[in-house]
Amino acid sequence: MAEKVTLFAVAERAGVSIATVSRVVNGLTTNGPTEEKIRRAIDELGYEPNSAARALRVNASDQICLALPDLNNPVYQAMTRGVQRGFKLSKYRLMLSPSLSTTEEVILQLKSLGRNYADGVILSSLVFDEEIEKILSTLRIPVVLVGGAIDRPKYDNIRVDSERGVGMAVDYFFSAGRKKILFLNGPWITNPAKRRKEGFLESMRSHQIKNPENYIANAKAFNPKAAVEALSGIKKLNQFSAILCANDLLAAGAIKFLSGRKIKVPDDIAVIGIDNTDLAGLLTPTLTSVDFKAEYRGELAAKYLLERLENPNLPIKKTIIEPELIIRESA
Amino acid sequence: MAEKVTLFAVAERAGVSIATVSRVVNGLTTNGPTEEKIRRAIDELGYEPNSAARALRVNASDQICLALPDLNNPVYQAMTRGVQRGFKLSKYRLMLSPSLSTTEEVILQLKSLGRNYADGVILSSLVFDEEIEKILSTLRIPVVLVGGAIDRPKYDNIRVDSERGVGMAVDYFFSAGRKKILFLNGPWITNPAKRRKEGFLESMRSHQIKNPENYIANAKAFNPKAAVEALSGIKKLNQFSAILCANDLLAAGAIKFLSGRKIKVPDDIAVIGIDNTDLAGLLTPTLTSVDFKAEYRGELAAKYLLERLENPNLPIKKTIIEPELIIRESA
DNA sequence: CCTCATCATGTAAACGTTTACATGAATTTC
DNA sequence: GAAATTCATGTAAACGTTTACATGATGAGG
Repeated sequence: MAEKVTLFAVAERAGVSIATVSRVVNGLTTNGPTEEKIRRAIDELGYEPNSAARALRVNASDQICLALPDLNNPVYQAMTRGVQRGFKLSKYRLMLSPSLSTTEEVILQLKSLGRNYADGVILSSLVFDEEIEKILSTLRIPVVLVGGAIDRPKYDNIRVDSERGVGMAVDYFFSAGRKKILFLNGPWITNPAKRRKEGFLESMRSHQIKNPENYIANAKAFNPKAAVEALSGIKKLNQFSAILCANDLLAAGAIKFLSGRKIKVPDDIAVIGIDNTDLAGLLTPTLTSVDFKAEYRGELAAKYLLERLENPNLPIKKTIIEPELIIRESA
Repeated sequence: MAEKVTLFAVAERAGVSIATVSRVVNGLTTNGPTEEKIRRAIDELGYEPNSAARALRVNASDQICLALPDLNNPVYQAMTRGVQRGFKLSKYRLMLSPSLSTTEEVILQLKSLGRNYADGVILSSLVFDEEIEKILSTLRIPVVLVGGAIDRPKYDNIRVDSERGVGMAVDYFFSAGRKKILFLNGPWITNPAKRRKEGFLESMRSHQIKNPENYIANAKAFNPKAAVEALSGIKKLNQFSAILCANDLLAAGAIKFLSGRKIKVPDDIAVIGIDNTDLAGLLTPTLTSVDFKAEYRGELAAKYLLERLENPNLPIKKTIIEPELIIRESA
């Protein structure tokens, strides 16, 4: 382990003051003949500025925090990639919060942001209540919300038109003459689940279906196994001609389950997923899915945050992503 | 935005010195009656310690850096989850480096670690040369290597017995009477590709196959599309009775490609993947795959790093993960 | 040639903690 | 009951930067 080299060491070696070195490092001074000396000293000593000292002095960490529910879900993996890409060329480092499923976890995470180790945060939470809202308002760093359920007028915001997306899928089923649609939803507490459910009910009603709430099943989690479990519990599965799944993982589970029961997809039952993750093209049959453009949302969130960090007085930006139905074999 | 609250504010409010407050915050003092006062002041003011100041003073950032090649690859997603889990209960925050594919990117990332924004690093690199080795040796923070190609005696190290894993797959094919095996490898520059190739050659030779190097195809990337491209270029595909893929994504592409050509998997051609990612159970047919336990490796890497941070003088730990062949339908 | 502006550089304070050391009160010990 | 010990608290320095201000050199303008 080499001993640590600070501005002092460089200054001494170059025969100047630390202030001058600092200015050269930050490009605040035009090149006197000194600059050359200093640069050489920096190279020879292998000087690297100390982030903590800088952070303390200028009150900026050059880090941003990405707070997500769950890295098991490919949709958040995609979002993470987008965010990563969005920050790639910036000076900011990316912190990954641990998975935040419950309100308590979100709160804890947000509170810890008060320690100013991050200059901004991108928050995508499954839950969103007054308590979280309250903590958000005490944060002294910019926040970009992605997929916040309710309209939050105070924060840059990237939402998805869940209702519309679900509606597109339902419409597509109907246009193919499939009217007996089962909606396989995720855990009902989460915001996406609520929104998607609303979308489903509304859309079904618009097609003159009575009591659409009878055609909803809830999986215990957003994963294939939970889908299989949920579907196993349904008595008269063959009354349905289509299944809309709240997520591609559920759809993957559904397809597995159906083919295990010798039910043909899409001939007997068509299946549509949501999120259009990488998975969709790899399943058999390939999965028709509603694309909510997670990666793009991540990238856009990064862009919004960068812009706000650049200029905190910008007007609040809100974007609603238009979903797109990507048609493949399963429906 | 609330004004910032420091130790001074708390101290003033509680009528004590900042040193006392600091000690209470860090639990260095048994509860006098003062503690109560201080805790109340902290609560009322909503004090949170400033990470940068602390980091500067104690020369520790409470952050660790995870440096990975590519978040598109499910194997690194799994590893990330493992690392996340491993650090969940610790005080450390997790930084995610941008994707590091080339040597230059790795070097740049490692250099930037000299700014001590991280107390340790978990590095999993596709490439590993002297230059990287040199920079590693100048780092003043502990490093855990996961999947470093060559033995690096100086660093905690979690490797996988690639050769053995590939051998298991080959053996399994042979035991099923499939001797005409194609190895669909990834980009040849990367370390995993080299190791897996070696394993394939060696294993094939042990089964008395001459010139096994003739049975290797290289995909341009570790993804399904590249697999399809590579397989399209092979003239007499039906001479083979089995395909071993260097990665589950390649296997997914292979299965798609084969079923597109009406070649039955596994009846006509059996397929085995590597990594046993979440994907494996969702494909049709489900994918037999060599499990290299990526998530576990991530978790173990976190554990090793934590232990070393705790006690820097520990002897170097090396672990070689035993692969396991998870048999499903595709072979 | 004097004045004034310009500019690179140096001086020193500040950012918010932690911690070695000093102090004095409370408690123990003989 | 005096001496010794323990322990909570306070004082102040230090961590490595950035930056407002002062200083002195240089060049321009009259």
